[in-house]
Amino acid sequence: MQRGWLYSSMLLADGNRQIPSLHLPGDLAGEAALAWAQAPFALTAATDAVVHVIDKVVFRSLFERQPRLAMLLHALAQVERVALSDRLASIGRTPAKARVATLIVDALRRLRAYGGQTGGEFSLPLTQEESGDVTGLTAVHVNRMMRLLVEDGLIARTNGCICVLDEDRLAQIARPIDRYQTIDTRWLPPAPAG
Amino acid sequence: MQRGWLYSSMLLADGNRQIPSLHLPGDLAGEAALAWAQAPFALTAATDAVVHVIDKVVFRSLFERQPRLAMLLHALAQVERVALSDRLASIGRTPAKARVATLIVDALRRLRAYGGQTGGEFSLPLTQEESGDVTGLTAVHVNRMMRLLVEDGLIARTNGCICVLDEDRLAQIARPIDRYQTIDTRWLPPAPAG
DNA sequence: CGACGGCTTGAGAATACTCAATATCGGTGG
DNA sequence: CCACCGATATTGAGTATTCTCAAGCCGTCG
Repeated sequence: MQRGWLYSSMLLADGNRQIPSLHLPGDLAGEAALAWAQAPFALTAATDAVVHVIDKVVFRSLFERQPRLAMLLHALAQVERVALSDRLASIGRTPAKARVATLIVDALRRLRAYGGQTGGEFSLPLTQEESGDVTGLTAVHVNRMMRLLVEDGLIARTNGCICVLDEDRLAQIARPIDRYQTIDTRWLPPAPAG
Repeated sequence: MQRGWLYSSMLLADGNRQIPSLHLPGDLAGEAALAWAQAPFALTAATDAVVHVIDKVVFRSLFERQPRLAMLLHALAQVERVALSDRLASIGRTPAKARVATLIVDALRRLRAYGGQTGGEFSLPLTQEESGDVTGLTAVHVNRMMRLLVEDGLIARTNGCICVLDEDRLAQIARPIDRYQTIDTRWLPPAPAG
């Protein structure tokens, strides 16, 4: 996708909803649909968005003609698996304040990674209900946690925009996972010239 | 892997642990390590286990020479992504009793899928501490929830073995996720003869 | 202006956690 | 064979976190 925010979501029988992942510009969204005839998640646009649609058949020819690209694609899937596991740890093993902090730091850093973002201020186009579905909290509790983060001087808020004031401290609250995330491509064949 | 139980785990800075996935016979474990020089998770054997080790370089030649297999591998990665998302929904949006029920039903059904399991009785070789790290609960609370499931007549326990007495009702408590999980392989090229 | 959706705040209830004591089990050494 | 040990399991009591319900607020859109 190229611009805007999407998210995938799944509905539980009791009406609860979980948002397993946010899709920001530069991401490949909805790839999980590859393996199923019916998409396993709903995809929702949180803002106006510009996406590029890829047909399943394109994947097939990519695997047949571009093995190196296919490998990279597969490696990317592993990266996303680890990202999902991180989120799992966040929801399963950290308190509410940390989860909200995680949501904010993650979004900021991913916006930066794509290149469009430089400072600490960005628009978070999710309702608190949606933020709760990401973090496994209720909207009310998301609200309270954000207020705490503001009171701590870690972030500032003005209608939908979030300004991260102390990213280090926020990140420290957010995700205390130790990991050495060096991407390893040495097992891949050399890139073609050019 | 061929026999036994493994699990991957990640350690948080505060000493907490999360187990993002269990690996049962027939699974491909540790594939997430493909993209990193240092494995993102620890892999622990919960029982004696027999595994077959695959070198990263083998993946490379597989992608170059067996595009169809590579596609299936990639599709499998998507299946696991959905499985992780399901677990996320379980931890983020269901109460403790449901999470423990999910752990049990999931394990049983996966053991069946590989072919080795037929009845409702199986050995759960995890301590309650480990079960808690899977479900995002404390060991003490896992214990209480299991007792509730026993009192409800859904399972029976005898030192490490679990007998599922009413799988339908257990599954209903466990995972109220509606999904049509039809595997779609129509976008793949036809299988080679034989 | 009024209606609506989302945000904010408070109070009380439910869920899950912590701490602590006891029980059980498998193994180990006398 | 028996006593002991460490690790795990079980149970209780009190606490903390998060949820639910409810009310009021705020900005937007008609």
